[in-house]
Amino acid sequence: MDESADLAFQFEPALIAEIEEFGELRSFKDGDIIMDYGKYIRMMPLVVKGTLKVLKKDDNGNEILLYYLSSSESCSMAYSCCLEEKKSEVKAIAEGDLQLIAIPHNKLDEWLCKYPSWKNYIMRSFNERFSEMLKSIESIAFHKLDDRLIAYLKEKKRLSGSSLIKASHYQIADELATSRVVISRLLKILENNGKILLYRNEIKLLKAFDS
Amino acid sequence: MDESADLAFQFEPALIAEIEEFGELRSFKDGDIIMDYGKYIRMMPLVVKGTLKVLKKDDNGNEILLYYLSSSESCSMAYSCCLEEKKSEVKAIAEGDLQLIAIPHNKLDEWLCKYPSWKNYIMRSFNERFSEMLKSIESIAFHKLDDRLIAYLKEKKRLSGSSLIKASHYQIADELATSRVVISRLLKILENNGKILLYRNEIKLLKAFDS
DNA sequence: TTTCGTATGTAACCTTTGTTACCAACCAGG
DNA sequence: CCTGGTTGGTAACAAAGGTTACATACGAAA
Repeated sequence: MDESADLAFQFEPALIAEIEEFGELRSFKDGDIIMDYGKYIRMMPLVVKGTLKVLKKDDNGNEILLYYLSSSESCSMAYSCCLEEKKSEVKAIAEGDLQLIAIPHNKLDEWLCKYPSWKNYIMRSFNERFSEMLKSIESIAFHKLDDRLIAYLKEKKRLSGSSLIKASHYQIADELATSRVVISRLLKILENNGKILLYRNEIKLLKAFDS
Repeated sequence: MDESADLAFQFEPALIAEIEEFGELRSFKDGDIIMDYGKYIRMMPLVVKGTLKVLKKDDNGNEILLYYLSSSESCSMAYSCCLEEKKSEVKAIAEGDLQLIAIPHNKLDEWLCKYPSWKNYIMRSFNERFSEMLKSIESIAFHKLDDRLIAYLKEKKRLSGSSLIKASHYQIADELATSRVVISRLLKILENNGKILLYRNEIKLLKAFDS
């Protein structure tokens, strides 16, 4: 399992051996669902390659983006769900090609006391997820949609490493929990201000975008 | 330390003995600040009596209510902060009289492996906090202010056990991250609909309120 | 009782966002 | 090349919420 090489620097050798023994490497394609609302979670995903998108839905079916998980990150919400045998409150979808190691839930608990590096990793993970959630709340509560849209595009750029964002106005509207017309309107303003260029299913971020 | 009696049913005896030995019982009055932005956290609060209010502030000084902690709950954000020696991203304020047990951070870690009941408590705590945050996001992202106001008043009633809410329109506006005028407007509508009665610094929830 | 600070009521207006409707552009499959 | 489904552009309007301004009411302290 060469893919775990990235993790080598933060885990002790014995733990890596256990991860290789008990972890299951799985591959997903764009749009594949890794976790879903109301489903029990029996393993914790540890992202090896690609990006995982975590969403929250309300009673009326509206969905909103919570955060992304990328390489060597993991979903601590899954973790605590596993230990408590609870149903998921969120949905996780592969964004592009994705590889992850699925850690069975009985090992999670065992390793916590056995390997300090695992415990630290889990705690750091909890902390990062709390931070992401707080950022999300801050964004929704205090920032206007145009700012949130810009932040969204920047995040997409960071994750993909490309300033050509592949997404329809529809998808963006969904993830920001608004309507397509509103997103089209705001994008058009950004284009008129020379920050971006609009194509079908693609948005090109120009140099002026970052300022 | 009689106040820890409530905790007896979920912790094993040896752990309770340790909590009594190393935990420090502290009392606070309304408005006292238990955690603050950017401050290091060296102990984890375990609420014994009263209610603790957890807030998040953005760069421009706007604050918004995240959730309340009440009896036998604890702030898992403080927990992971402790272990990682990080600064707080939130503020915690006493709402009315408050008693808590401060657990020193070195014990947190030690007990995690020593006492299964402690580990379970901590994990349950993480889970509950994630749920609260998700509820908060759902509320802000999908619900209009009038619904959020009603939910806010209900929560206040639940926590205080009284249908007479003591708060100024100002405070409510702060916690919902809006302006006083807007809250006054919405409250007046609720009063006109026979759901509540308005007094200075007080709001009486009528029977019709719950429907 | 007077006075002052705080709390509330209300109107008028503005901005942001949501909604509906319709059209045009694009693209894949026949 | 036609055709139907998806995507994006735009206008017109509605609704929610934010802002400003000012009046009034209350209650504690002098």
